[in-house]
Amino acid sequence: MRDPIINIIKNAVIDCKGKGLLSIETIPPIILEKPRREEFGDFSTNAAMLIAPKEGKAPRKVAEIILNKVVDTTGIIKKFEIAGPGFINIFIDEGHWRNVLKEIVLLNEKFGRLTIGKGKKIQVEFVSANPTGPLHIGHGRGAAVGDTLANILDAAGFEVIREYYINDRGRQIFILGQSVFLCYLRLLGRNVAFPEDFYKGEYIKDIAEEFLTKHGDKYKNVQLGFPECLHEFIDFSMRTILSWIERDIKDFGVDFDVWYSEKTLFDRKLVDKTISELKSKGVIYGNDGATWFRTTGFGDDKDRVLIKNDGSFTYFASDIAYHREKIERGFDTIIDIWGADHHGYESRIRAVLKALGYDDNILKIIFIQLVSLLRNGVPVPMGKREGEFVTLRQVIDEVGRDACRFFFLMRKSDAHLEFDLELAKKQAPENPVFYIQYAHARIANIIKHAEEKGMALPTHNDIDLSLLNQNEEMSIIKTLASFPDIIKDCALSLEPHRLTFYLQELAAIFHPYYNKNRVVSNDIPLSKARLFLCIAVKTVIKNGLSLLKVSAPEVM
RNA sequence: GCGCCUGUAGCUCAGUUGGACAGAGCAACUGCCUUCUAAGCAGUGGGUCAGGGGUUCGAAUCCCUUCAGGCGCGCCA
Repeated sequence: MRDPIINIIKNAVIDCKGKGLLSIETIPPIILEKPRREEFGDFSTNAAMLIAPKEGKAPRKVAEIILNKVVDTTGIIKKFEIAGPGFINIFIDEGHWRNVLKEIVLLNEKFGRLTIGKGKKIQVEFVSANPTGPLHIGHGRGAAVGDTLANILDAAGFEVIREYYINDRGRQIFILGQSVFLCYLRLLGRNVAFPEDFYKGEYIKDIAEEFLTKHGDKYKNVQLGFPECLHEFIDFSMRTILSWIERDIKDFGVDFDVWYSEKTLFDRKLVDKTISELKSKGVIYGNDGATWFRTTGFGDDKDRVLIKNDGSFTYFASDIAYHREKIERGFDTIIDIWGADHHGYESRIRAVLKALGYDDNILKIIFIQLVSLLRNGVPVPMGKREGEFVTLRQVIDEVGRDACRFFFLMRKSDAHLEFDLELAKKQAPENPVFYIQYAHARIANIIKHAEEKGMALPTHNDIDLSLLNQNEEMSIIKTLASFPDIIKDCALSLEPHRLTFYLQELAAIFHPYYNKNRVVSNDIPLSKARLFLCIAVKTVIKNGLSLLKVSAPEVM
């Protein structure tokens, strides 16, 4: 609906220019916005105010000149008004608004699907937690944001790949294997010391016990240090943890297209290849026995090590190969979702892309701020000691997947999030998940009631939508009609949280409407019209929730 | 010290990318069920948009600066 209106305004301006009524050289982009207040119409534009200074005329006068030449080619505009300092307010014909309901019911689950991303490939890489421990709630937030964003981009027409990067080699994995190994020996009664930087969580013991069950005590008397069997421990531990991660991810409703192994980058010599490519560009140098990448030449604070002086590679070395791979795979946009504590990493990754000759705008990074859990208004302690953190699993088990996903999306991702466990569990309207789902279930019940009374469900030809003439009804219709715009905004700004706000708003106008008006009554035509409205509301709630992967119950 | 993020109602946060008198949900008070789900609704109070300066016809939004909080500044991830 927006674009045709923009064109009408634009054509009027062009016409004015052609007739010498306006002398501007270039026409500013015409921006339509939805005014905050209803009396200002359905859309408004500040075009006249932008043009006015260049014309040396008053904005309202310019608006008048433009409106004199405006031709409504769509036939959906009721009137134009000049208001305030020079806004042009646009009022859409109500009949046209009502027809949106037919579109919604007709398109059903496809309402809200767009084509703006058509032909473009986007990769969203998220979670990517090291397989050295179970997923915690911070990962959960990243998963909710990444997966929902991917769903939204998909709805917007992009081809989306969801990817998890597994750090399945390197020092941390090695320490994991060592930790389990030592724990195994302890279980067998050997008195071994645990170094400071080893993993100590309860889960290490779980893995060690599992190892013991499967493989017995055959390594009971091996030498400490780096015995042959260590590789077996490393492999076993990592596989075990990965299986937990996969299970938690799946139960959280996320389905990755690709699990990308860091190790394969080395197996395929891509790390070496990337480094030699950089070398050929003259941005690599040796110092103190290490190999450095001159990232400062590309906006970073300091240069970074790729190969340590003990010959081992830093994670940064594989990251550059990985990001090079991402681009080589032909994505138009790559989105990395990182914990906010990694923000210092951004400039060095951008440096890589620039050094390799790519436009680093292709990379978008979303930072996920910390989550603090509250129970009865009191923060749940976590992260104090090693191994003492709240896992994603615990939260899913306690509050359920629906509330968990929704709550992670109630704030924009780079803001701290307070997650109230009691609120998330509450089956009451102050819980926004409940409130939205309840609107859906309520409508399902109305439909059921209508059917029980023998009322045939309304169809497109069998309905008089002009009976929906109350303010509340128009405002519901307009909110429903804006759903595709919300999807577009979320997709372009990469901010999925806007969807949760939208759904709360929709539920918040439906409930009062329900309370005030009877849908199914003896007035059959009116009942059908209202039922039709309700079906449209139900459809949009369901479509919105499904992007969040939150269920839309028929009965509550 | 340098860099990034944050600062909006008592609390938790939105704010359409610079627009029209600053919004919502909690919490607090006051009301509403012989009707399709009261698991709901209606009403009331509540603000120096951290402070100061600047740009602009117009600023919570952009620039500078001060203050407060968080994070980062490793041949860790």
